[in-house]
Amino acid sequence: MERTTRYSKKREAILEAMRMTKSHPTAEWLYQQLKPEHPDLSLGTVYRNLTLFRQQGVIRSVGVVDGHERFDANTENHTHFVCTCCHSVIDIPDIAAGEQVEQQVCRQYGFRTDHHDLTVFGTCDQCIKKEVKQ
Amino acid sequence: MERTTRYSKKREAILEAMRMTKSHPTAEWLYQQLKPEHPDLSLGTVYRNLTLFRQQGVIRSVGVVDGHERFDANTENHTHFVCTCCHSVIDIPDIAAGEQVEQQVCRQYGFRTDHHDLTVFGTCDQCIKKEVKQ
DNA sequence: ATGACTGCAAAGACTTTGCATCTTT
DNA sequence: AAAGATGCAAAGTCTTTGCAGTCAT
Repeated sequence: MERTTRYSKKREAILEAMRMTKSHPTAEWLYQQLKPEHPDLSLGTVYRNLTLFRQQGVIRSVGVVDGHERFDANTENHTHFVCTCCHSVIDIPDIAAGEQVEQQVCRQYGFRTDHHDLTVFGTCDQCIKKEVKQ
Repeated sequence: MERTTRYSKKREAILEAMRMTKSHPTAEWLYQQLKPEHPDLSLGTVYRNLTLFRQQGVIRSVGVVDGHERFDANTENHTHFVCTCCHSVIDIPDIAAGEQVEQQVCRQYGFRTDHHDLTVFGTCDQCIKKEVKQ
């Protein structure tokens, strides 16, 4: 028997918050963000809904940065920059890995591909500025 | 004052095990692997040395897969395939993101880049076979 | 002898989960 | 009324850390 999904105000709010931000939030960030409007929200609910959204393919995990899982409501293949200093995750829309990558993996290895992530690590402009000030 | 590094038999063994395998191991895997030869090894030592190796740039983290951080002794930029079914991490040596990616991020965004990761997610051939058997 | 390295176990940190209650259909 | 969703808090996992003893230099 298939499990059905019902409407919930909190779920809607969590997804909306995901779609409003470009910060690639953590569960904790969403929780803090929504708390004023939903004082009785619990962190467990945020986690449960993020898991649901990911299973539905509505959001995607960008990976774990500094111990916190980061999520993205933009599920199209695009590149991220991760600042290893302040741990911000920034979209790099102009640069892509190329669509042929997945096809090539299919052909050469016989794997079934789902998606791919290109992530560039380094130091963002703001953190570079801070270095100079010290 | 700079902290100096001394020789240690366990450390050598951990690094050797890292370099011997292509499995992109977890700390736990290394611990289990080395336990027969080093019965008094502790998991904490494995974690401490992995952290040291990463700081030294001798190894690199491939990211967290299914809750476990995966490490790679090959620190050159190369592509990985992650099976979302069995969680194996497989090198894809023939396919690369292209070296110009980092340069482009530097120029367009003013970020300082360190390295980049291209990861393809999907189902590996062995897991595809298992699906058929069911 | 000094300071680094380790084992052990406790502590930390993020995430998941059980259960009673509330909400949606 | 039935079944999903939530709050709360406890439990679970992976990882880090404090401390005393051991080892390298």
